[in-house]
Amino acid sequence: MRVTQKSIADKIGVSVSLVCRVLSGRADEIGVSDETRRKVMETAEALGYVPNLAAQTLRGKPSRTIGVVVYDFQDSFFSDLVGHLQRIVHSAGYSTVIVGFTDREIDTQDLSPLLQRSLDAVIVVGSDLSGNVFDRLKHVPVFRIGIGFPGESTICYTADEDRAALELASYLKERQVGRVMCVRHISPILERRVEGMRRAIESAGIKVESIVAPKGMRNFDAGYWMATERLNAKSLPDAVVCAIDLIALGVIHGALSRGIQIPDQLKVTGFDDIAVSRQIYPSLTTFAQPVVSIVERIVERIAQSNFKTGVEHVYCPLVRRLSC
Amino acid sequence: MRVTQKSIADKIGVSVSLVCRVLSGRADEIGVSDETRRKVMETAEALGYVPNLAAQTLRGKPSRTIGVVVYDFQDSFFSDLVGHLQRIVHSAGYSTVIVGFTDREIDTQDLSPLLQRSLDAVIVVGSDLSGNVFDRLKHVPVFRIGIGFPGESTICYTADEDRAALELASYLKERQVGRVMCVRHISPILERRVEGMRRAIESAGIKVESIVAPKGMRNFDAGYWMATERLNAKSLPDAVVCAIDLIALGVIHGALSRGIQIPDQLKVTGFDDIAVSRQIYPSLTTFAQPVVSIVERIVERIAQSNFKTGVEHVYCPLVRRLSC
DNA sequence: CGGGAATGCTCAAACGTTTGAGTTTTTCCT
DNA sequence: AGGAAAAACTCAAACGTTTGAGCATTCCCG
Repeated sequence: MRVTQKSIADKIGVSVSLVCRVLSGRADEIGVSDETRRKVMETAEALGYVPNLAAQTLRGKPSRTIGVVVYDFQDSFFSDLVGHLQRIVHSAGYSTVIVGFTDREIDTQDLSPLLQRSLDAVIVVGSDLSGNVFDRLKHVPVFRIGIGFPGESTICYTADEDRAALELASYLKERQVGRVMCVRHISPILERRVEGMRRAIESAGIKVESIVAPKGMRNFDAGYWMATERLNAKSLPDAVVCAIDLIALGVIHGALSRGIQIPDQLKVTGFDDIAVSRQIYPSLTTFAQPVVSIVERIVERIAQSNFKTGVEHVYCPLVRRLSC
Repeated sequence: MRVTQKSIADKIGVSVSLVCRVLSGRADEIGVSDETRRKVMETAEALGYVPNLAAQTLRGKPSRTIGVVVYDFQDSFFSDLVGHLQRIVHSAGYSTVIVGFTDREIDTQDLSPLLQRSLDAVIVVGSDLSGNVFDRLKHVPVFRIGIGFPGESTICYTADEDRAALELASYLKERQVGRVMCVRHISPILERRVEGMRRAIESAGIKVESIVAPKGMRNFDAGYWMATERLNAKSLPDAVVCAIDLIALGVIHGALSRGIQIPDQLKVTGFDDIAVSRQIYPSLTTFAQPVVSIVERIVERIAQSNFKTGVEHVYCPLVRRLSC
């Protein structure tokens, strides 16, 4: 049999309410003798009492549970992020219920694990989500990591891409890069990021060429495809600029496998700074999304019930490594 | 206000019990007119009714929730695995509550997110866990991915390391490898795996040398440290054999950064086949843990409530890539 | 047309915790 | 010693869903 407050109450001959007040620390508000309090505590410990979350949340207590919606779990950026999120959330005394999906049928996604629970908040990671998802989550505060669409009433943390683009442009200039290539049409969000980079780099007087990736190609494969199929060995660009690290990894792999030297013959940059980026050789120059501090800030705000909506742009510092 | 069965019942003027029976599909067991059934369904849809999981599980319904304990979320093997697990579990109609930790204070770990819920099962991933954890989880069936300790009453899926070791030995022989190095004392489980490999390789007549990694060094770093600090450029071994891919990635990075050619001057092998292993260049030869099929089998067994304890050894095929 | 079965529905308790309101016991002051 | 206040404790309802038991109403058959 499960140990409940009733087990404890019966054992020491008091009422359940008293046990509850002692265990939930509300013993000061109403008089409880030290003697009783001690007995309750000891018996709870002895019997191995664990509160029943279902009963608590049914009664209206916050569940200390955070829902997480992840766009693509296969992508290292997201799995890294969820790992951090997991850790931070847990050490703040919350637990998570995660819903992840890999395909693009987002509006029809089954969010029931989230909807059926009483959640303190939901964190949505990855941005190719239409408003439909947010409509279905409107009974709970939604935090978003990635790009938010105007008009959404979410709390959004997004990379300061404009600033990163400027920094990238001046860095390439400094490295005396004259011709750059990039991959387009991976996804609407990345398209936007690439477009920003393109503009900044062009403004710095560097020539930019775009390659359009075949529809439906996954990130790493798109980079690999570009490096192997679309890079002319005789007239290589000076650098390939990628919207995310995973594409850059594909480019690097493809280039190396063709015997192209990195960074001597070809420089490569990414965005995100996933764990692998510093593990590969040559390690990847990229912009570090400060996921840890973003998640920490979100959890802090959840703890304070500070749900003021709005978009916050976060600075992603350039991490200079070997690939550029 | 939240939409409950009562909202629906009130709206169409019937009792809550009737609404419940219709919504939970138990309408056939007891008479419900088609007319009423239709009205209930329609109103539920119209009001956007979502069942309250807390109330259901309080009443004793299975929660369709699986607890997950992960040893180290930073490790790509685990985060890859959790990604797959997430996907498979979700598509089988379950959701997950994950507890992850990064340090080794395992016995004192806070498992309350798991204990406070009614779970259908718990999956424990990563194996440096003492019996204490399993004692605390004894009210629920526990599946384990990794090495189980004798005497545990868990259901354990573990890599068939003996077979892999033999396959590795004969592969190295075939590649005419004469001298091998490996890293030891990363963790008890990996120690065991390395020891198995060592024996098999020696039995095949190949010389094996072990390097003991400094205490507390993380996987990638241990590999990197070995390649940079402990590999004598003048008398390189023919191959470095690693207990997991992450160490191998460190070795490769370290070796390449010293100008050592892979696989020409030094061959490297791993174990696990994490996603990165095929993304790096040169891609890593390794043994593929069939995580997807393991997780599928576990979820299937949970769905069938088949909780027969025991250990199952799973075959990990050798994936031949460029690093060896 | 009377009696039993089948049909369609309602009642009420239960799950474990929380909490406002109520009751009993002790304490303290005059 | 009397009485009010303070302290210690109990009652009972509520959260939303489920379910065994029970109550009407209709139907069928001899």
